[in-house]
Amino acid sequence: MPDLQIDIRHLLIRLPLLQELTERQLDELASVSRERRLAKGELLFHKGDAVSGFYVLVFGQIKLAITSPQGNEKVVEILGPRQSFGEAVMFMERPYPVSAEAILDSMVVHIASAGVFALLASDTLFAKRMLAGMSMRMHSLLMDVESYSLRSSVQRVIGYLLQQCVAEDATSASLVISLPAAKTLIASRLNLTPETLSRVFHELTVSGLIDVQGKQITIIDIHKLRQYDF
Amino acid sequence: MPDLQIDIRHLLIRLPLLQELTERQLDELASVSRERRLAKGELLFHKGDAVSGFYVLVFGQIKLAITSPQGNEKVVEILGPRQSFGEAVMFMERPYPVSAEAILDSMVVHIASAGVFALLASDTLFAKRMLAGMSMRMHSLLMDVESYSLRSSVQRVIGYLLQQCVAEDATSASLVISLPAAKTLIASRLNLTPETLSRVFHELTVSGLIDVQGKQITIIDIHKLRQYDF
DNA sequence: GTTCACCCTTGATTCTAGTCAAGCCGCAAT
DNA sequence: ATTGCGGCTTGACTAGAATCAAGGGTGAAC
Repeated sequence: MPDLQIDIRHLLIRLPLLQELTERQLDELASVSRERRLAKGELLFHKGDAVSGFYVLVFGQIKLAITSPQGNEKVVEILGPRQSFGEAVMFMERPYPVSAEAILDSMVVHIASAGVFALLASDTLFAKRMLAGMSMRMHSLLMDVESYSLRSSVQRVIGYLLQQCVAEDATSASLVISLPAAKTLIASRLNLTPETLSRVFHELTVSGLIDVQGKQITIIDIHKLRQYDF
Repeated sequence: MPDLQIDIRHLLIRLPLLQELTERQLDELASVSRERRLAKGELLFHKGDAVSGFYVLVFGQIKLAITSPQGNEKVVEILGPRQSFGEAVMFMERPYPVSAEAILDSMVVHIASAGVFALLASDTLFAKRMLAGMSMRMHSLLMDVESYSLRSSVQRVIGYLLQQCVAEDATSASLVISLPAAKTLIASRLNLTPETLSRVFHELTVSGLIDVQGKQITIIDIHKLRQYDF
C-alpha cells in the first residue's frame, strides 16, 4: 500500500497542473486518489454519471465521446498518457456530459473533488494553473467548432495531420507521423465517416502530398500540403 | 468622474461572478475598469488582437464570431446585457480567437487583467466562481459541438427554440418567444444559412408546430415539437 | 496454421444543406 | 410619398459528404 501511494505521487508530480505543489499538498492529493485499471473496451464512466473528481491517465488510451439520442457516437477527444480529464465538470452541479471508454488496456488515477477544493482554498497559484488549463481546453474546443463550421473534410484532415506533425516528438525533421488510434476513431474525432477519411487520404496520396502505410503517414511535401485546398 | 466609478461598481456588483466581493475588492476592480461605447456595427476587438482584460456588456448586444481564411463568418455567441466575455483568454498567452462586434448601440466595461489577477491571489472564493463560470462556458461549447455533429438542421432549430422557451422570462406559460437578433445571425449561430433556417421555420409552420410573425415565434404544440424529427 | 473479427477501402447511390438568383417586404431617411 | 437598403423568403440547381453494399487485409486467439 505505501508503494501505491508513492507511485501515485510520482505520477501527480509530473502533471503540469500540479508541478509547483509542496510535499504536503501532494500528500494530501495522493491520499484522496485511487488507481483504477481498465481493460480495452471497458467504460470508465458513462454520459450522465455523477461526478466525484477528475482523472489522470497513467498509461493506455481513453476516448471521450458524446452520443445522440439515436445512438450515433462522436469522439470528442482521444487521450494519451499524462493527460487529465473531467476537471471542468467538477465545478458544475451537472453529471458527465461525455462517456469515457478505454481503447487500450489502461490505468487511471481518480482524484476526489474534495482534494481539489482543499487545494483551491489553500493555494492561489493552483487556482491560476487550473484556470489556465481550462482556458486551453476551451480554446481547443473552439478550434473544433471553427473546424466543423468553416472547413471542408479535406481541410480538416490536413489540419489534423499538420497538428500531429507538431505534436509528434520534437524531431521536426521526421515528417512521419503515426496515427494514435484506429482510423475509424480519428474519423469520428474529425467529424467524418471512415469512408470519407479513407477517400481524403487517397486523394492526398494521389496528389503526391502524403504516403499512407497503415498508421504510418509520411508527409511528402508539407508546404504543398499546407496550401492544398486553401 | 466619481459618478462613473459608482456606475461601474453598481454594474459589477450585479454580476454573479462578483457577487460576494467586499467593498474594497469592488473598489479595486472598479479602479482598473473603463467603460466604452460602441455604435451598431462597430468592432470591439478583432480576432488576433492582444488581450488586456475581459468585458462586461452593460447594454446593447454583441456578437462573437470566428472567420475562416476564406472570409466566411460563423457567429459563436450572441451576448446580451449583464453577460461577460473574454475571461478565458486572459489566462493564455494567446490573442483573441474571435472577433467582437456590436450589433446594437452598446456599452461595455473593460476590466483589466491586473485587477482579476489581484483578486485571484486574495480571494479563493472568487477563483472558485471563476472556475465555475468557465466550466459552464465549456459545457455549452460542448453542447454546440454535439449539436453540429449529431443533429440535423431541423433538430438544431427545434433545440434552439426549446432553449429560448426556457430562457425567456420565467412565465413558462407564454410560449411566445422573440428572437434576440436578426434571423441571419441566428442562422449563423446554429451553423445554417439564412435560406435553410427560413425553410425549417416554414416546415415547422406547415406542420402546425409553430407560428412565425417576424421575430415573434409562437410555440403551438411544444410536445409535438419536442418529438418532431426525433 | 487457420479462423474469425474487425478494420479499412472502393464503388454506386442518395440526401442534406449550400449556392445562386430573383423578388418582396418593411423600415428609415429624405 | 419615394427611394433605397438590408433582411427575408422562395425556387431551381449543385455539391459534398453520408449511406449502403461488397470485398479485401490484418492481427489475435485458438
